[in-house]
Amino acid sequence: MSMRKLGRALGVEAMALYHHFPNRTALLDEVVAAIAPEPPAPTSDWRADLAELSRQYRDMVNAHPHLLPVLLSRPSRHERAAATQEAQYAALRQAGLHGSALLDAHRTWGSYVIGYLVVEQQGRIGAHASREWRPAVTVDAPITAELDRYQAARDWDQQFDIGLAMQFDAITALAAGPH
Amino acid sequence: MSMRKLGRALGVEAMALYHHFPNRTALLDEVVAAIAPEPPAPTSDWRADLAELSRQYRDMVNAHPHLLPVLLSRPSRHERAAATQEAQYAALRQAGLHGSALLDAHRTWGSYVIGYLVVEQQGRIGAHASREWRPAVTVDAPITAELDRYQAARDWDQQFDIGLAMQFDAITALAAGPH
DNA sequence: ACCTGAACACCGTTCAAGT
DNA sequence: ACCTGAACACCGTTCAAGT
Repeated sequence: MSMRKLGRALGVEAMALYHHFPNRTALLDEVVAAIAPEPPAPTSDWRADLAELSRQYRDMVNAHPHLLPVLLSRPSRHERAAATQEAQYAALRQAGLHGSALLDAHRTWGSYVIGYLVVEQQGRIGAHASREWRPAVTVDAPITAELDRYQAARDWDQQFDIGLAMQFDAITALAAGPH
Repeated sequence: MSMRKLGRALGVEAMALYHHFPNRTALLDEVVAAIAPEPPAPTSDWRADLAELSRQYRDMVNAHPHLLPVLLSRPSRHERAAATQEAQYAALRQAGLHGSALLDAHRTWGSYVIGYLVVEQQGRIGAHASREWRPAVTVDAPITAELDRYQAARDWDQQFDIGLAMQFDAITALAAGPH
């Protein structure tokens, strides 16, 4: 996305965009706000709620992968982002967490989700783009070589859910631990 | 970093760089290879080993935050990256994991580390840069409001280790679970 | 109030020309 | 073998000028 290309695509032929948005960053923030989904209504099952919030976020990124750099560069400040964050906190409270422990869980879960999306996009473009650069011989990496036949065992959806379940298990342990 | 600025900084006055590197991407890959630390020798404590590998990676990024986008955009293919990955796998094998379960653990741990680094850089620049954009009133976000006084309870090092411990606990549970 | 066009200060990359 | 300089096709942003 570039201001000039967007102008051209809109027929508006140039950078009249600056009469509607102060700059490129502000325009992209509005785009992010426009595509952000509304958080789902909470149920009594915090795992299901947080899983759904995770899935929503991942679906948004996979629907608009070009926006990932924008999402990574700064926290979203729009109205729905605040509601979504509140819903995430509500799920963790339902899990029995409070105060600093709740924030620990939130940040750890959030880091996993963001990191997974980065790795997923990296993998999706690296897969069908560059077959060129295979590593050399990779001598003395026996475990890497042995694991090669398991590398394709999971698809992206499965892998995301497996890591998510691991986060939820860790959160359960945190809630059951020293309160 | 731009090719023109780098040329200027080297005194070489222009883009003679293309006689040494095919393009900007290749040059940055060499920089990444040059600053990548050697993986530490394994001990008998897989948690300590994987924690050290995590810490090394995080230290590298915090020493060179401008390289994070490069690291996120494609997997590193240099010699030391292969050795580091092998060391990561070795630690997880020491934890009692094999095959697909080992890869599940590796990808989940890796996603957490990468996501944390993204959030950390986002926070480090957002903190001392933009005081300007505070959210509006944020009505009906009671949990968010209540958690506000806990937001600064952890520093970046502590927070990273807490999430790392959660990953390790989830890995332990995975290794103890259905083999 | 909205759009245009030229301008400024940048990019990565190519390529003929110099030494 | 290595570097230069001009050129090409881009950027984001500003600003005076038009309607």
